[in-house]
Amino acid sequence: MNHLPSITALRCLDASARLGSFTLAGKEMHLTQSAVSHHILTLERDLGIALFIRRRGGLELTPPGRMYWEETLHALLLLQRAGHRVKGASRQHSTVTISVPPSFANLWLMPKIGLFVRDNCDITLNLINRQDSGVTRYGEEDASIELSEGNAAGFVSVRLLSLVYHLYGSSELLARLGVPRPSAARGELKDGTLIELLRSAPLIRTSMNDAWPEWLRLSKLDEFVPPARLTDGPVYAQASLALLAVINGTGVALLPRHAVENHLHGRTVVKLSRLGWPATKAYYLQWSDNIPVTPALRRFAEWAETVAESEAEPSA
Amino acid sequence: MNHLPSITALRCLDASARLGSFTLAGKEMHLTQSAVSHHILTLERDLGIALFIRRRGGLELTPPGRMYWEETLHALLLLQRAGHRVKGASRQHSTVTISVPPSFANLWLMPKIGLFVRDNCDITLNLINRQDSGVTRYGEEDASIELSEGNAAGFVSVRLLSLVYHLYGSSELLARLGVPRPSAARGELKDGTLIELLRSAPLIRTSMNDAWPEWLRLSKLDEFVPPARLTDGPVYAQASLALLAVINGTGVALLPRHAVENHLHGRTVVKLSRLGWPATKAYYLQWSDNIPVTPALRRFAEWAETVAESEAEPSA
DNA sequence: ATTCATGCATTAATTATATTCATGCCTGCA
DNA sequence: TGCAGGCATGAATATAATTAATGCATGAAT
Repeated sequence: MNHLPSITALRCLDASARLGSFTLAGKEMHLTQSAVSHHILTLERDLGIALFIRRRGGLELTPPGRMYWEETLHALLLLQRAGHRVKGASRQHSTVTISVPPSFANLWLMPKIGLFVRDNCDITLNLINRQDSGVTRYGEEDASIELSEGNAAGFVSVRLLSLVYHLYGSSELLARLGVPRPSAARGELKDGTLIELLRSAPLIRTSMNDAWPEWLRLSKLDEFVPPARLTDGPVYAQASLALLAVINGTGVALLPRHAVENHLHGRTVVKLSRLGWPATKAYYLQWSDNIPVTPALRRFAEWAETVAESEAEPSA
Repeated sequence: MNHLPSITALRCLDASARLGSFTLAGKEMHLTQSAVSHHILTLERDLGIALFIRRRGGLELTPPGRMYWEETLHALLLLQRAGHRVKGASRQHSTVTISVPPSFANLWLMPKIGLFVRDNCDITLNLINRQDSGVTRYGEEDASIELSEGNAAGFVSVRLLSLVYHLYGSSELLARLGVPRPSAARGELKDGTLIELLRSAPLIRTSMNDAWPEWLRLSKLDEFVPPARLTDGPVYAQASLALLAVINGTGVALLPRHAVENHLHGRTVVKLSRLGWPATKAYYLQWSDNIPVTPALRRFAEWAETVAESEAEPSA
């Protein structure tokens, strides 16, 4: 029984294997890439085998590495379950129901929710998809996630995601208009070409949060853009639809970062200006404050807040 | 997956549960009682339950404590197995055969061997019982444990247990002879009663290592005991038989500590004098040095040496 | 070709954690 | 009583984990 690996090292292994990157694993565990690297290297040294093959653009598990990962993960889950059992003797199985706008669910919540489910196997999580435009009716849900200004009277609010709108366009569109694609380094077009673009390309709007007037004023470009352009052109009900329009080269749009994140690396979508408009609205998890908070909701809220905070750091 | 217990804490739990004592658990793990106590207390604090009921003369697992112990132990064994699998891909299953005197096996080796088997599940350990008086013939065994002076030419020797002979008798015998039992604190009889005892009670001898002459000389009592007494009386081939004779009140005997250890706490057997005779012979693990050492033997020898060292400390 | 950005490795420095030391407290026992 | 054995406690210390500051390699962009 001597010389068993440390729990932290095994959690690093799990995170690295799942995320394919020490850097990301470190972020998930609130550690630095260096710490994860150390842990994996000591594991590899102790075991006498290589767990990962380091490749450009991602790690790959070696066959024995994968085997070791699977078996140790099993053990970790066992430990976790053992802990839950003794603690949960009192804490009975419970349910929490959250109503979520589909766009937020797709782009923010779903990629992260797996860990919550895994770490809280005594909670049944019930997500209700709700149209962004829908009216909030507190019915079956314990809480809802909404795009609002927060601090609504009679509600408790936890901010999950602040929105900063940037200007995005597709590579294809730029090529069609003969505009040189901005370098990843500079991250924006020259002022002249930017103005020209705003006069020629359709300005895609979203119905629930039209960022154009504010953004133009902030970037001191409003005088160059005829007001009529802000009322013409397509309008989409959801950010995800606007994104599709951008990808298809329909025009340029102002979108929050999380909506385009997945498409930035592939360079199908490009940021056209460094200037962002921080919206007053943000996504909040909120619930009525005259109904007692269930333990399950409290745990979900605490988890969501933690995740939100840890995600906000890198941008700071 | 947050806040999993540390591996060390779980090993402390296992050892404490098995041995029923933080002190003994500490010894097994080469830690102090304090460290074990700290670990168990943190576990209990984190889990929010009591794992043990502290009683005089031993710990007792609470029902949830037992459940948690069993489940986490399962996880630990899984981790261990995972480690062995990846390492053991190269290291094939192997066998080591050791010939052992029964007395040593019963009193020293068997109580400790369980941990070796558990921690080296890729080794098949083959123990051969050999009469103490038997001649060592290197046949099927890889190594043998013998009572010798060590450093035999042509052999590699690892000292496992030094012998110090003390005088023991049974409470019953003392009562029969009207001698007051020595207090556990003093641990010896007064000189006068001791001499009287040595003149009246049979002096039990062992055939393979008669300690009487040396012990009497060392304790300066030889002049009080008629030489004839050293040749009369029963002789036993093994320490364990001599011990039985002592327990039955047949007489008093000089025995090494490990032979009587199990009976000291129950006070059926009592140490009668502080003076001990350190025998020149000791139990050695030894093997011929002109045959290459198999990896399995090397691991057994290292384990045995470690255990022997850790056991020797308390007496230092 | 050169420069930059990204991701992992490495070493020393720092911080956190584990462990011990020196106690105290309790209980059974002579 | 006084002693011995066993656990708890809190401060001191040793050990291990983590970071910070780099370096090195590899693609991508200019």
